[in-house]
Amino acid sequence: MLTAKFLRGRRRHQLSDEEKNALEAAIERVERLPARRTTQRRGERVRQSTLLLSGYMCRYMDARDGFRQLVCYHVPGDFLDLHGYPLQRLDHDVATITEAEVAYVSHDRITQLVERFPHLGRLLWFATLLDAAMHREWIFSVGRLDALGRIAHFFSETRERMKAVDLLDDQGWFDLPLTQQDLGEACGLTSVHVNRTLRRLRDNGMIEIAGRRARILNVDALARIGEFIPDYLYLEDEFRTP
Amino acid sequence: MLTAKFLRGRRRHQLSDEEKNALEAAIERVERLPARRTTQRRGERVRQSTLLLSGYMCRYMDARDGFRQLVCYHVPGDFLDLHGYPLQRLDHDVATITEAEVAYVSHDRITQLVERFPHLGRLLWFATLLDAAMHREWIFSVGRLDALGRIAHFFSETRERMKAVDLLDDQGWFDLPLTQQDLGEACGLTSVHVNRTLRRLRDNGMIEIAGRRARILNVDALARIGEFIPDYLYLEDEFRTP
DNA sequence: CGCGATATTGATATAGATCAACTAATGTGG
DNA sequence: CCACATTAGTTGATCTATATCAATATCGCG
Repeated sequence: MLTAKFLRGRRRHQLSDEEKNALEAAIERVERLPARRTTQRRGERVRQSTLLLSGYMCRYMDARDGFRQLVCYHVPGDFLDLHGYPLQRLDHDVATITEAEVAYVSHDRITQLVERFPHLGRLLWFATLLDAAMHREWIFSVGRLDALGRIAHFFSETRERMKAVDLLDDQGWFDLPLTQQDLGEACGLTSVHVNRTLRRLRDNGMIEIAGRRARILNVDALARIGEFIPDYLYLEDEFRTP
Repeated sequence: MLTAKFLRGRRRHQLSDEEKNALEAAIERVERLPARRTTQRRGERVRQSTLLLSGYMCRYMDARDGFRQLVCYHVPGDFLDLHGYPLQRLDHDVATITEAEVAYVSHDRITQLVERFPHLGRLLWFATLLDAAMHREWIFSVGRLDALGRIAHFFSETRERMKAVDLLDDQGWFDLPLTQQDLGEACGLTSVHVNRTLRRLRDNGMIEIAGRRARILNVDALARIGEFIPDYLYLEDEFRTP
């Protein structure tokens, strides 16, 4: 099931098998994208939505001075431009970070799905609002936390999101193929400062980084530093009746 | 029509009169709220959504150190917790800034509306994604712009949003009942620095502030300082056929 | 009129940026 | 598989925007 990761952590229990199959069947094609490639530009008309199957992607906005700010990054299972369905065009660019595998669903198909299964429509709506909730949390992080807090928040959130799509191994390791530059663009910091901040977190035994993987050694302490309260990911709702 | 301001700037042309009337009829009651009152707490179950009719409201998150970060502020016409409909609970607090007049629509009614008029459902979905688009723009603003840019961005956006709901007078004045403290909480700055930054903008002839009103004297120059590109408000779509 | 909230201004401190090397890793073509 | 090129990471020195602290001025309201 290409949509399995998407449905994890997104109230899948609320869907009937018929709805799940209809969603899966809406996928039109799968494609492999190279790393570091901008796939959509701000302002472009969007006629299909992209489900990320493997790899990391991001959405960003350019500043006049040549720097850019990530507004969201995406892990497998994210429907990264589903908001383009109601919005019809995007207000930001979309790019791969690593090589990525994606699946496309045309907007026409989504319209059919939503009209036939209003309930599934509400789940898709919910999925786009998860992104909005993450945006809010980022505003908080970038607006109110210092460098240590922002990076701690980033790691806490990423671990939680990877766990939700079953991409944590039994030692707690997860892929983190971002450069320190990328991290800086996400957190509103320079790569130099990211470097120093990461070292502090490593020296304090908070995190471990090796190759392009990372793990958090003290989940609670890191969450405290990053003021990370995971309710905004709406994960526990998985276990609640509708 | 209580929903008139809401529909302005939200692709109202895509709605039939029947749909507009159904939306208007869904409003259950109107209430007046005092200034500076928190109306909803993070984590609370939401069973109705709030349409702001007059006044300013905001959504915010508290940091451990006692400071708070606004994640969004709302002008009349905003459906400020419509995202609570798919999400079922909120991940932030909601408060009035000024005295405010609000109208409520229960979630049950929204479900009825959406199932009867899928098209109206898509418009409501669109409305929640406008907030997400504003969130992204704020991440950009707070993450990449300096104090002058952030305040300039804030004023540019506010003017544009007030204009969209017809709350600019013919001299360009609009209500701006925020304290410098509020502005700081929105932009991730201290009130002291907001004060100095506002003075720079005033001294440069960019903005004028009097009483609890403001106007922008040089719209283009201010937009340049704030790197404000209004496409993310999706206003011009008003004039486009669906 | 007087009091609390808000705005203003100045002096000083500091987190993070900037600039500038240098080192380590990763990748690539022969 | 090595040699070299490129990219990413590391470290130090200095600079600057903004925070912090503190005092005063002004506004709006009962």
